[in-house]
Amino acid sequence: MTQAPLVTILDDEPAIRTMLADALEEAGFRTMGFARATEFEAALKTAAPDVCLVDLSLPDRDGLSLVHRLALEQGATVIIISGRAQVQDRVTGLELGADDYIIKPFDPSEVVARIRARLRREKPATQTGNTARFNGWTAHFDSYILTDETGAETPFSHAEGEVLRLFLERPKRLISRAIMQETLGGAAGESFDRAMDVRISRLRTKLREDPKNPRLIKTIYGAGYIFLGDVSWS
Amino acid sequence: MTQAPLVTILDDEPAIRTMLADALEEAGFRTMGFARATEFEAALKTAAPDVCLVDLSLPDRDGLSLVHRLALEQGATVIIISGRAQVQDRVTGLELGADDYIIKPFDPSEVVARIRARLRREKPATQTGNTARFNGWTAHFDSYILTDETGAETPFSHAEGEVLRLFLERPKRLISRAIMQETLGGAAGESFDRAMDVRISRLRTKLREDPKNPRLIKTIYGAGYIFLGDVSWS
DNA sequence: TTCATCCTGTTACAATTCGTAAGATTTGCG
DNA sequence: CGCAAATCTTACGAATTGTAACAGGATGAA
Repeated sequence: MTQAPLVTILDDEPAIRTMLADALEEAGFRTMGFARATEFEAALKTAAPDVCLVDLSLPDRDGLSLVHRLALEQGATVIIISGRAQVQDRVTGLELGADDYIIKPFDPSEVVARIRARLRREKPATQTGNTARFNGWTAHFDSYILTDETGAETPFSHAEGEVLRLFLERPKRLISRAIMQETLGGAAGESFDRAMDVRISRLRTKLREDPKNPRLIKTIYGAGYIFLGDVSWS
Repeated sequence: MTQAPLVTILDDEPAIRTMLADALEEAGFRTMGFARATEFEAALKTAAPDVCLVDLSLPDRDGLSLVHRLALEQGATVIIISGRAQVQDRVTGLELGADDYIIKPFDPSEVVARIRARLRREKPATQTGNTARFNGWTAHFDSYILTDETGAETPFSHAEGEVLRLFLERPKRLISRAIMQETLGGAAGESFDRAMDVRISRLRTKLREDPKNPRLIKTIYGAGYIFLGDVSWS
């Protein structure tokens, strides 16, 4: 999967195929659509999809047996999309090897989210992006290392990384202390405020902030913090 | 996971906990139930659940931030069970790291089926090969030999191999001490912690890690370890 | 058997992390 | 300018982790 992940769509309704293809391509996936199981199976000989969306009610084949084969032989990630809403349908679909079961009518954005959730597991490495660049710095969240523009390395601890990640995920926006406390797992302890201060102080030191004039982590008195810096994840 | 998979249930309604526990235990899982996030987090220090069921509306904590931390830091399989049925809720839940999102009211048998679908994926991660290459090293698990890029050989023991294999099977993911202890057959002895430390220390020496700045085996204080390195099995 | 060697857990102590306490400093507002 | 609240910094200590040294046990050769 060096390029964008490939998602195949097998559904006999053209409207659904286009709806899914549009949403998926906007989300950065490649797509291939099929109306019949036979066409789909033919394509499988040359293409290797990362995810297969399969409608159960196909004109030329029982969808369930296809799912079974796909999951069993290809080891592919299979998501059933079906109008059959009974619990029993879902259970048997999942037991036959499907990874997920989405009921019609569905929202395309949920389909995208569920596909992403599967691929995240598939590629444990860095699907979501574990490296962020900002203002000459590079933060490697998988190796817990902060790199200078000169290449000099500074390790950062887990607690510091939590704070840094929070900032880098919400740059140039105010982050209230309440949100911070929640994200950092502070168990409603009043004195956790001080712990947060200390974390930020230590992070500032590693980022070589001038205490008199912090350029990256600004304090908003009475409100929270704001991280200035042009962040790009990869 | 030598024994039955462990599923944790975090929900403040006792009726739901029992319903799920009954269905799951009948299906052959071990279960642990919690009403509060704090109790659950405390249990995480000693137990290593294979799947975590989390209700979003918790009395003592916002469930979403908990899900985020679980998925991000523990690398755990997380399934949200929630009454919030809006598409947007589901999408954000999945994007924050949840593997699945089940809406109340639900049927226990579907929960079981969805959990099985997740675990089916987990298992095959165990590669069949017994030789792994990573960052210039080659580990031969059948001959208990570690080979350098220059071809120099270093033997490793059985205990060291267990740790190394655990790392190589889950690269770039956090491995909690609880999981390690379970995998390495540690009999819950408190002092087994030290034994694990020693195993890792010896492994680090053989991998010629710089004690001050380990590249491959990183320690996450209070959480566990993470193995960096691009692994390919054969 | 006897001895040497290796493996591995245990112990003891050093090093690191991180929250807490306490005092210093800054900010907002009269 | 003065005061109170908020925030920063430093120091300390509890908890966690690293590692050297030791000891018991297994293995295998003489």
